[in-house]
Amino acid sequence: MSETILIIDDDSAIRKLLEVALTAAGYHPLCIATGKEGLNRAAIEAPALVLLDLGLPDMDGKVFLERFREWSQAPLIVLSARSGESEKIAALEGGCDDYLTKPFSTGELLARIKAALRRSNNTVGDSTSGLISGNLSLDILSHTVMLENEELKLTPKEFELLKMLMQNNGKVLTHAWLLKEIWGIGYQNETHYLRVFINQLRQKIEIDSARPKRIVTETGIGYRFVE
Amino acid sequence: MSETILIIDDDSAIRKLLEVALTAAGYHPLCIATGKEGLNRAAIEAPALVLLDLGLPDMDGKVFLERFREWSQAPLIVLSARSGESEKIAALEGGCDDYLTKPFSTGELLARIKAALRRSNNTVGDSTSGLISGNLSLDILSHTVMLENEELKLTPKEFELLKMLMQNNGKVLTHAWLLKEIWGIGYQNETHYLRVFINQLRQKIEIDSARPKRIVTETGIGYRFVE
DNA sequence: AAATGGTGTAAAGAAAGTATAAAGAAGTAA
DNA sequence: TTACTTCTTTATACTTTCTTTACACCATTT
Repeated sequence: MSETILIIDDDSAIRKLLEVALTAAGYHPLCIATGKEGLNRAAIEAPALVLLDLGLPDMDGKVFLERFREWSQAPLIVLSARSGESEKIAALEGGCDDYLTKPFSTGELLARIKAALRRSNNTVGDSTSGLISGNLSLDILSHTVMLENEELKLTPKEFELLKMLMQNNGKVLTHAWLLKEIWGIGYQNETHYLRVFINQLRQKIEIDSARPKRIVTETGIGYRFVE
Repeated sequence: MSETILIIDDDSAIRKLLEVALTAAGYHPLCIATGKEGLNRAAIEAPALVLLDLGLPDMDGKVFLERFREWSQAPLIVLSARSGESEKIAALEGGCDDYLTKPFSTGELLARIKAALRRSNNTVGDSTSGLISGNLSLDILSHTVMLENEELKLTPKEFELLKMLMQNNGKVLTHAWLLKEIWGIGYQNETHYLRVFINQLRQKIEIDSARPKRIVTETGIGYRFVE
């Protein structure tokens, strides 16, 4: 079960180097030269880990990270020629898991990959962009929801809400948490927002919205998605 | 809920520096000078993250890591004066999550701590979310209680009460303590609340609620959960 | 045997929380 | 502008949960 590692770097020499090293270490490398293509392949291949060069020609590394983290929790290690503290901090805060400056030692990189994978193998998050539950499926990248092969039309907030619920399948999400995640800080007490949006969602995805099977309410706590 | 960070370093200047920086960043640092004491405190305090100096006088950092990883999955960042590749690789393979060479930038360290904590907050590792007793199980995350594979419907207060009892399996919990934990300060004397909720719980989880086997009453003291 | 103190049980009333529809406000695109 | 979508606000009916009350029970004491 060799793990796929996605390499995104515009320098073909480094791509080759990494490909050889990773193959030798027993991984399954996948080399891509551009950020756009990288995002696409990441969504399709669901790699176990991503190596990202920050200096991409077609897309700012920051933007890549942001887009990638919208739906994937896979570990991501940044490789960069820039060794400045502020770049490192920005990347780490932006959602990467480690930061190596070029030139780096292949041995150290492999050790860091191993450490990152070791940790991520205990994580819960899904690494694919699609969430499926019975005849209902949600795809984060294409921003679509299908019910019985019919595409549902959800508003942005409805989509976010359903995404959160499905990503945390089975877990109760508290009112305050959902409000903070979707509406932002300061909305934690506006539980009536949730009520109307949950209701709208139910009208769209439940067979009988008065007797919901998928989005169940935990009175006094929050809501929970069940398969 | 500021997170505890255990700092193990024999250099008091670095301890002080880290303590100040981490406090300023909103964490709760705990400084220790020796490996032996560090292992003890780690077991007692269950820190969210550990910062470990590899050059401890009383214990090899490698040994510390090994012992620590026997029972804890908390992220651990190594701080070391040695920048050699082999040391880094050995530490990363040995179970640490990150490796910084001294002198390090405080900003980068904080960013790496944040990244490590972010990831560890999604892990399943030592999740204490499930409590099981015979054919009765309670899951804190999903806020559900199962009896013989049937999901029970508990109200928030009932759930909290059962959770407290199961978390303190075998121990007697006094009326006042339970009331304070669940209803809050000022309710310590409302023992009649407990009577009705204990009764409701028994109706739901006991075979014969008049002859309870699981929630036993300790007259004049409180209640106790037994397997 | 009656009284006492702690407990169990049922059920009513009060309070809190939830579902739902629908109207107003705000933003967007033709 | 108008038309359109989405978000916010409001109002009301409804459901669940919490609180309160009343009384039965049991063991011990008087």
